[in-house]
Amino acid sequence: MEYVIGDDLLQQQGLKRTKLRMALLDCFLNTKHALSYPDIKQMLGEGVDRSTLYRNLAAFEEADIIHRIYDQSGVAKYAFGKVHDHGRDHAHFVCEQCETVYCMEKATTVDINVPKGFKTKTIQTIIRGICSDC
Amino acid sequence: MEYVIGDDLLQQQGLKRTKLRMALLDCFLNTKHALSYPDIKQMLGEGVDRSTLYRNLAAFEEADIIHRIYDQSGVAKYAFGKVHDHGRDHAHFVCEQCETVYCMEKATTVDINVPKGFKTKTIQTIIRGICSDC
DNA sequence: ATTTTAAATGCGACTGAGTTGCGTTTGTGA
DNA sequence: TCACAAACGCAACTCAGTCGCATTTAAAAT
Ligand SMILES: [Mn+2]
Ligand SMILES: [Mn+2]
Ligand SMILES: [Zn+2]
Ligand SMILES: [Zn+2]
Repeated sequence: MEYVIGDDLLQQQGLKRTKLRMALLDCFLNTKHALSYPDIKQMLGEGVDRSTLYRNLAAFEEADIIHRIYDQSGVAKYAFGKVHDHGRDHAHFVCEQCETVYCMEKATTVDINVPKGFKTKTIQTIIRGICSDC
Repeated sequence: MEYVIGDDLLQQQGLKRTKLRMALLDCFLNTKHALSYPDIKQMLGEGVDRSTLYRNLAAFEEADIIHRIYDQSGVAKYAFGKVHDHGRDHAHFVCEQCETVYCMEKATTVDINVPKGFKTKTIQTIIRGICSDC
C-alpha cells in the first residue's frame, strides 16, 4: 500500500504528515512522468493553495523525495526520486508531441570535451523526440 | 567594421535597419557569451521598451541571427549565430560561479540510448562547471 | 523631394510562475 | 491535553514574457 511508503518517506525526513503532503506524494507515486505545478493542481483540485504547494515541492526536493527538471518549456517539472537514485546526471526525455517529460534512468551521456580552462562538473541532457505513447 | 556586417545581416533578412536593432546587434557582436533580457537592457540603457526588445529578439531568432538558450535558470538567454552554425545541437556551458553561459562549438559527442518505443530527434546538453574566467 | 505604406515602435494591460510576510491553524511529542 | 514549532492560507509582490492598438518611421515609389 502506497500509503505506508508515503508515511515513511515523510516521517524519516522529519516532515509533518499533512493532508496535502500525503496527496502530493500520491501524485508522484502514481505517475511515471514528471509533473508541473498546473499538472499537480489539476490532480489535487482547485482548493490547494499555490504558496503551500510550492513550499511543499521545495520541501520535498530538499528532502530528496522528488527532483526538479527544467525541460526548457519555462515551467519547472518534478518527478519522484532523488536525483542520485537514477544516476547523478540522468537524462530527461521530452516528447515533442505530448510534451510529457520522462526520466531516462539508464540513458548515458559520454565524451564531452570542453575548451581549455573550463572545468566540467555536471552534465544535464534533454532529449527531444517522440515518446512510446505517441 | 561591425557596422557593415550588422547592416548586411539585417538587410539580407528583410529586416528594417532601426536604431535599436543596430544597437542590439552590436551587443551580440561584442560579446562572446549568451545574454539575457536584463543583460541586454543594461547594455542598451533604461530607455528601451520591453515589448520592442522582446519582439526584436524573436525577430532575430526567426532570422537565425541569434539563437535562444535555456540554461535552467528560468530566464532565456541569447547568443549570436544560427544554431546550425555551431552544430545542430551544440552544447552550452553554464559557469556555476558567474552564471555565464557559453556556446560550446565543438564540445559534444553524446551517446544516448533511450528505452524501446522512444524515438530521439534532438539532444540538448547543458554542462555545468567553472569557466576559464573564474 | 514628397508621398505612400507596411513594418516597427511605445505604451498599457495582462497572464503565469514563483516568492514572501504574516497571522492563524494543526500535527506531534512531552 | 497542552505547548510549540511547523505548516497553512491569504494577500501582495516581483519578474518574464505577451498582446492589442494607436503612433511613428524606414524605405520604396512617384
Ligand atoms: Mn529525472
Ligand atoms: Mn549556443
Ligand atoms: Zn508523447
Ligand atoms: Zn565563470
